[in-house]
Amino acid sequence: MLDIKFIRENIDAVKKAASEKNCKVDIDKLIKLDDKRRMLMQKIEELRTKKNVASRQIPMMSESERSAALREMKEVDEAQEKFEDELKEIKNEFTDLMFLVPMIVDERTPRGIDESGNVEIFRNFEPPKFKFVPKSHIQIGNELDIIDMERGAKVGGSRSYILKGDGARLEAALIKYAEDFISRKNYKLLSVPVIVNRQTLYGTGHFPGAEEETYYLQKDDKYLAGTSEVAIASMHADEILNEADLPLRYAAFSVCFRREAGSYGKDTQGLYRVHQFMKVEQFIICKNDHRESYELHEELLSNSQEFLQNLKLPYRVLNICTGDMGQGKYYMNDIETWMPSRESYGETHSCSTLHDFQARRLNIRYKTKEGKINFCHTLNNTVVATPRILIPILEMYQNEDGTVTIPEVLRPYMDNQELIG
RNA sequence: GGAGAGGUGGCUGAGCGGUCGAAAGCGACGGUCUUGAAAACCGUUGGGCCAGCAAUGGUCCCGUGGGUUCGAAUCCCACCCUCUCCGCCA
Repeated sequence: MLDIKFIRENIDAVKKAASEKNCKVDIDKLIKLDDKRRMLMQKIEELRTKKNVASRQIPMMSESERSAALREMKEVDEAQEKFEDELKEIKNEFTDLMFLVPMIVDERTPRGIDESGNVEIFRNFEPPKFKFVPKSHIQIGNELDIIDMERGAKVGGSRSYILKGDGARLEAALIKYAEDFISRKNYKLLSVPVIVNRQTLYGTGHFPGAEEETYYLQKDDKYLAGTSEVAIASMHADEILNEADLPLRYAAFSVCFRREAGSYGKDTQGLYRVHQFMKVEQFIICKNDHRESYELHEELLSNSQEFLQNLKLPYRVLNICTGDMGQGKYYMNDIETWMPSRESYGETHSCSTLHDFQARRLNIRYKTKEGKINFCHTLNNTVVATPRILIPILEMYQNEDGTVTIPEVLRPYMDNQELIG
């Protein structure tokens, strides 16, 4: 959500962002609705003033004065009701459109129509060549009996999986390592609801838009969140925070649910694209300050890079272009980790700065030392998401004899085991 | 799932048809006093929207949404949430 005042003052910039992000929203119509909205509000307020004045005087009136006043109030009432009905309709239309207006983008953001417009900005090291023919994680998983896709499908249908034995232990180790890693950086670890209200999904900017992508629990009118970002962002909704307490650094573990409705036939093999996964997510709420957002974005990004460095995995950082970034994003970097079986890098992390886009929707504000109230900024990035991260780990750490070496940093979480085999 | 109680400002809590955006206390902030601090005393202390350069004015908000009324925190209806007890249960 943007400030309507900002939209009015920066119509061209907003229209440009909308077209570059492929957001279909009629800004001119929005402005017209806003004009109407203001006009109606003023009319209604005038009538209310009239009524308020009268009702203060009525108790002190004589009988005849009173009946005249009451008659007049009837007329005022009728006029007011008419305007109010009109306003209600306009307001609904107005809010619907407001929800569609995209965030403007950072000057560093490349222009592009889809993911082909993303720009690589960093690589930690070149993926090493194997001295033997490497296997895919699916094959490795089968042979070591640590991944069972067939039985996963038996239980949950397509895009379901079962991790077994050291596979399951490896996943648990990654989660626990990620939690410790991010906690050491003074991010407060949270365990949050994944069953959420519709309202929270509007607040984060997932709705309107991602309805088809989200599991819906009809009996309770609730949704299964696709990321803990939904809960972390929403937990401070409607609050006024103290500037001195900012930035708030959070990390949350959660199971994540995605219907993958638009991706039939895409990445159907293995653990890459699944309906249910686990994620540790970083989330920051900070001041309304471009520079601070910028620096915290770098912090989030470098945390995840350090995490991958510790796992000794080859990755690259992408600067995501306008056509591939969401409606609410101001600046966005993905980290892609090398996945030998795909012969390419695959997305494992996504780092976003949203400025006040979410904070406005969620009404998260803070009071400055001077007593001024502003909307916060929010940012987020993945620490780790599994099982996808198991793809590079199993594939990069595989040995010629079919075993898999356990990354050093994870061994303490697996009883100091060094090998899966 | 059944029965009951309740949702008021940062918190506790009064108000139950007009003078209520709301008493009082606590907390917080500022000041006096003090070498400094505490105590004491004095003062300040919600938010949104609209108009305006501003001062200011108007309007809305007592869980949410409707309704009754000239007038609603107060009355009526629906919903949401919290708590207690019973049942079921990880």
